[in-house]
Amino acid sequence: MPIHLTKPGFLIDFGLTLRRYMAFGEDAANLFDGQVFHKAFHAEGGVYLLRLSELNSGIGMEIFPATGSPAVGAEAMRIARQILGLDAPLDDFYAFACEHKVLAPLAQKYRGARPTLSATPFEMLVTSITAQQINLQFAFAVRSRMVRRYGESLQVADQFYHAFPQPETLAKATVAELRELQFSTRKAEYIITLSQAIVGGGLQLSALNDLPDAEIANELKHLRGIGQWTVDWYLGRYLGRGNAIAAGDLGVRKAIEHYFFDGQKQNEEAIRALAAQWGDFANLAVHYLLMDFYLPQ
DNA sequence: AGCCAGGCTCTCG
DNA sequence: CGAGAGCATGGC
Repeated sequence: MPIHLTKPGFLIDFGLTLRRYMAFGEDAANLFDGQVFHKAFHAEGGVYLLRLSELNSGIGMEIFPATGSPAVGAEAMRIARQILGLDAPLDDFYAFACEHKVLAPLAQKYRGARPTLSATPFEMLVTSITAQQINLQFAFAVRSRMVRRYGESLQVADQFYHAFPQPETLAKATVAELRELQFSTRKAEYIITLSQAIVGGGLQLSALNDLPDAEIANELKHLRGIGQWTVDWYLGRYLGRGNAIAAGDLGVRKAIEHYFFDGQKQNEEAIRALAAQWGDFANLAVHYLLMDFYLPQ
């Protein structure tokens, strides 16, 4: 018996919102086949499966195995809100974009596309680290290998699902093991030391959630392997901060050069200056620009 | 073979 | 600080 996550009339295009999870190859921790989304997750010391699908009356959520635990239900709900970007101010963004020469047509074309957010801060950071300086197709493939190798699994209806690995598990991994999955030595070190920092108690990522951007950046940049680019995506794609923009990102830069500078090369400062005009809609604006530039309908 | 792919660290002036 | 070199790995 699915739980309804949205009321009838709630603005969301399920397929467009989740398309990112199948656009660069498989994401083993976030499975989407075009119709149904599956994600295994940890809660109450166990592993459960979240299933999202579109019903006539809204988006439906189911949890396997069935449980009456309020804590598990609450965690599933939290993750679903992240994955579907339910808290993004889409209506406000459209009101803002409707007079904009570039954004208005995109807002119309991809109406209902919500910015999917990462389920947990750890998954976000590890995902970003894996994607540094390599093409996304390869990044997805390597990361999926890691998920299958280290992520706890559960079986539902004849199928196995892997949760994103926990820091406790990756803290015990070795550089040599990760190298076998085609991580570079550097990235293997980053992931292991990040995991150890969390397990050791020195780093409480969720404690950063309500801090100002600059303080979060300050904390995260102390960690090896985490620079401005990774922080920007963390603010944008985990915390969903409206003003966030990864101005140094190659994809963002190319998309913005294409739509706003006639394809002329721009530096990071120019990108940041342009996005500053969008204020708290920069994150959504970039989301729509990237969608049209890299994943056109 | 050589360049590119949604960077980061370290060094040096 | 800010620029620049070096690093690492697979795909084309």
